[in-house]
Amino acid sequence: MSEPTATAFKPKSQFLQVLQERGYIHQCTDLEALDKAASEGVVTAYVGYDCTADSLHIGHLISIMMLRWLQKTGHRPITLMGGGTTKVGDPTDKDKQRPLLTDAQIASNMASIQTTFGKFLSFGAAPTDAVMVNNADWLEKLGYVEFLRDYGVHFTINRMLTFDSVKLRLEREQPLTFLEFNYMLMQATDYLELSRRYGCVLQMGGSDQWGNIINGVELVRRVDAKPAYGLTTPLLMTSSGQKMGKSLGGAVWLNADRLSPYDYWQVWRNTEDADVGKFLRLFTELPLEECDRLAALPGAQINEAKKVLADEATTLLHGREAAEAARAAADKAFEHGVLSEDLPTLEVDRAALEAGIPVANLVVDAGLASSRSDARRLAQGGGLRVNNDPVTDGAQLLSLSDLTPEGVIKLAAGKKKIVLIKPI
RNA sequence: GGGGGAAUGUCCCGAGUGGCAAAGGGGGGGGACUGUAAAUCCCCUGGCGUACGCCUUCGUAGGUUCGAGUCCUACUUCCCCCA
Repeated sequence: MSEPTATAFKPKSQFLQVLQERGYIHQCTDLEALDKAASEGVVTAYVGYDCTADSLHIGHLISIMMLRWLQKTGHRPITLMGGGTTKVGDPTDKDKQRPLLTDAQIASNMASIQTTFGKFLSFGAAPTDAVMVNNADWLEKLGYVEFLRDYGVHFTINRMLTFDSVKLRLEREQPLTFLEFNYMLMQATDYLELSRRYGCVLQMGGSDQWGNIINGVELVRRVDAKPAYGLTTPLLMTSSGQKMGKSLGGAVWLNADRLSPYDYWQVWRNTEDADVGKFLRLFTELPLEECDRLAALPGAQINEAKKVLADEATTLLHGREAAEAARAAADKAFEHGVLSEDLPTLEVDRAALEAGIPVANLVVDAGLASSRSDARRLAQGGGLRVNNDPVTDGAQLLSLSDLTPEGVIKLAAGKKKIVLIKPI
C-alpha cells in the first residue's frame, strides 16, 4: 500500500492523464496498476454519497466531475447512494452522532439528490453508461452473525483505532457509538458488493475518505483476491485557507430549489484570484491551455476569467440558458446598476404589501437574514438597502409606493445578495 | 468495583468569586478601501418587541437560595489514578 503524490508518474490511460493534469488526484493506492487497467479496457469505478440532506453541495462536485471524466474517457461510473449507511452515519469529521434519519426521509433525500447526477452523467444499459445503486439493497439483508463472520473477521480493532475518523473522536473525548464504529465495515462491504456485482475496481472520494476507501480495497483483496484500487481528491480549500463549500450565507447546494442558478453563478464569480486556475481545471471542461491563459490574466482582467468559470460551471449544472441568464442578470445588477428579472425573487401578497410590511419581515422571508433580530442588526449596520437606498430601521414599512417602475422592490443585504420583492 | 476531574452561548475552541445574555478567540455577517478578489481596519453575531422590557440558554433531571453556569443529589458521557 503506497501513497504516491502523483506528480512523477506519467499515466498512459486517458482517464488518469486527465485526472492528473487537472489536479484531481491526491492519493492513490496504486497508480501504475490502475493506469494499466484503464488503458487495457473499461474500468468500473464508484463514488459513494450520503443521503443526509436533500441536495448535494459543492463539496461533492469534485467527485462528480471525476465520474464525468471517467465516463468521457470510456469507462463506467457507479454512483452509490448510501441508503443503508446513512442509517448508521459516517463518524468522519463529526464530533457528535447525528440524529438518525427515518426511512422516509432517506428515501426522499435520495430521490432529490439523484436528479443532480443526471446532469453530469448519462445513465443506461450500455457498457459505459452510468449505474445508480443503493447500498440499502444489500446492507439491510445482512444478518448480524453472518456479517460478523463474513466481514468482521477481516478487521482488527487495533487497526480501526488508528483511523482518523475514530482517533479524532477519541482524542476530542467525544463518544463514538458502536453503531458508528461499524460504518467503516459497512462501507467496505459496499466495495466488495460492487466488485462482485459490477466488477468494480476503483473507489474514489475526498481525501477524508482515504481510511474508509482503504478498508474496502483490503476487504476485496482479502476475500475475493480481486484487483481493487482507491483514489482520493485533494480537500478543497480556497487559497486563503477557507473550507470551500460555504459562501454568500450558507452551503452551496447543487439543487436549484435550494440555491438558484443565479446564486450558484455568483459563487463562482466570487472566486479568489489565486483559485481561478485551479477551479477552471477542476470544475470546467475547458482545455488546459485555456485554463492557464485565463488564470494568468493580470490584475482586474482576471474578473473576465471568473465570469468564464462561472459560465462554464453553471452550464454544467443548470444548463447554458440558465448560466447566460445568470450572467446577464449579474451584468445588469453589478455593472450597470439595472434591475433584471432573473434575480432571485420573492412573491408577496399584494394586499399585504398594500397594508405595509416591515422591511425586517421581508428580509427574513427573502432568506437574507435568519431572524428579525438579525435583520434589524443588518439594517443598523448599514448593510440593508431598499431600491439602493440604505435603510437603518428594520421596522420601516414597505408598501406599494416603494415599487420601482419595474413593479418590484429591490432588497439588498450587503453588496452581493439581492432579492426582488414582487407583489402578486 | 473504589477514588479524582470534566461537560459552557444548539458552527468550533474557550474564560467564568452565587446577581450573567455570560470574557476572549476562530468561523460567519455587515461597513470602509478595491476589481463583485486578496490583505488591512471598524462594527455585529440567542429569540421576541418601536420601546423602559419580556422569554430561552451553560450535559440531563430534581433540590437549596430573594437569586444558580457557579452550591447539593441522582443520572448520562468522557478523561485520569487504584483494583
